[in-house]
Amino acid sequence: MNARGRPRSFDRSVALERAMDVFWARGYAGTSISELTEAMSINSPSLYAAFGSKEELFREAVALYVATDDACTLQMLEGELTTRDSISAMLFASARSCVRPDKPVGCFVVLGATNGGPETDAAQQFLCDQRKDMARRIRHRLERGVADGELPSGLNLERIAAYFGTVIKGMSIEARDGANGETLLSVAKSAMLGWDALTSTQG
Amino acid sequence: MNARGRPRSFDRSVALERAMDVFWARGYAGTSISELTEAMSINSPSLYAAFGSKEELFREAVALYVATDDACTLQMLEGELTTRDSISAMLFASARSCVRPDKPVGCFVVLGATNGGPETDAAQQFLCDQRKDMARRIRHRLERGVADGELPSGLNLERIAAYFGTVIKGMSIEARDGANGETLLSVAKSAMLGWDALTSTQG
DNA sequence: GTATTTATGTGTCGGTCGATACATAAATCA
DNA sequence: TGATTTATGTATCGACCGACACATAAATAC
Repeated sequence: MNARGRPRSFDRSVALERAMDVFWARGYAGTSISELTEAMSINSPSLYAAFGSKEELFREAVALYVATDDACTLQMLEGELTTRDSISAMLFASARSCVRPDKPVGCFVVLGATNGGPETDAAQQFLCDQRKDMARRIRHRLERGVADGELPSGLNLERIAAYFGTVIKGMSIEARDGANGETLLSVAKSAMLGWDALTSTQG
Repeated sequence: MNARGRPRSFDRSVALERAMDVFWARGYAGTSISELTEAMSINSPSLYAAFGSKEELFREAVALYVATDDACTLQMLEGELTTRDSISAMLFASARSCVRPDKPVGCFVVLGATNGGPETDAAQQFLCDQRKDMARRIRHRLERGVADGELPSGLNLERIAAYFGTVIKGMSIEARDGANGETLLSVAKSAMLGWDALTSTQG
């Protein structure tokens, strides 16, 4: 049982990838349908037929980003490294992913919809949820560290996760401001220097 | 020799302050002339007569912000505290200024123009310069620490400044995502835990 | 083949954007 | 007072926004 009617003349996933790059570089509010259709090499009716609306296309683009370009960052938390090495690897991966060649600078989830009019509120909220999910994963990794006996109990894991989340978010802006990969890696390294004090119950 | 003609019927500095709050809350691209004129209680011809254009008004709003709401943050670097205490006080002041009552959340300089179309490039560049100026002031404070003998020579001050600049920038996004003052203060505190290692030549 | 279904390209919708033209109102200077 | 200068309110400019109507083209089902 195949689909009837005229088949789509463009590759949907390729078009989505093009859209992701545009949204990533210019943000939700800063991207117009014209820019999208040009980058996707289609006309606006095809865009609306395939993706519904600008906002739905944005959500799909973010999902694609999280599943591809951003996957390696949070993946660092899933392996068998120690808690400390996991967090460190995540920061380094995040730093590297902020300055990928041939890709927009900075993290799409961090910079994709920071400001705009009321019509961008939904997109902002969507990215905010993604960021909170990131912080949640960091906290879960810390909880695992406590369960494994690597970290003492009684730590305020929420605040430790907030600290590292803050560093990750800051690095994206730093990258947009022109920081090179070397600088970002040194920032990641610097952020880890307080680890022992951060994970002791004395702090 | 007084001014001739009909005098201005509104207080220019009050109007500028209103404009600052709108730009601060919604960003450059997300703020329309309509929102500005409504908040300023004037009509658009008066806005253009008094401020020239949206972009010039934005620049004045940023300058006002830097001179008032943001002044206390960098002012922490100018006093007679030790280098460590200066940086720490700056982070704490930045954390507090991110969640001021009756003010938009986060730092205007960090969040005021992150993304948008090509017509926002000038505003973005302007804020980027402001952020680099902040990093430059931090570095100058560190240089003073070296000159005073508080810090060893041979440190890479640029990278230390980049680290603290990253934390400050990240805190604004954290605040926009809903972090409360207590959380931000704990982030600032966490960011200082690596100070000794960060300012030793072993790192 | 013919009918049906779906996607495409052209053109355009109402709305809003930033920015002004214009005539009028309100002040100072002579 | 009259002449001049400046600011105000109304109304609107062309451009662009996101979204879609419509007729046509291209595929499958029968």
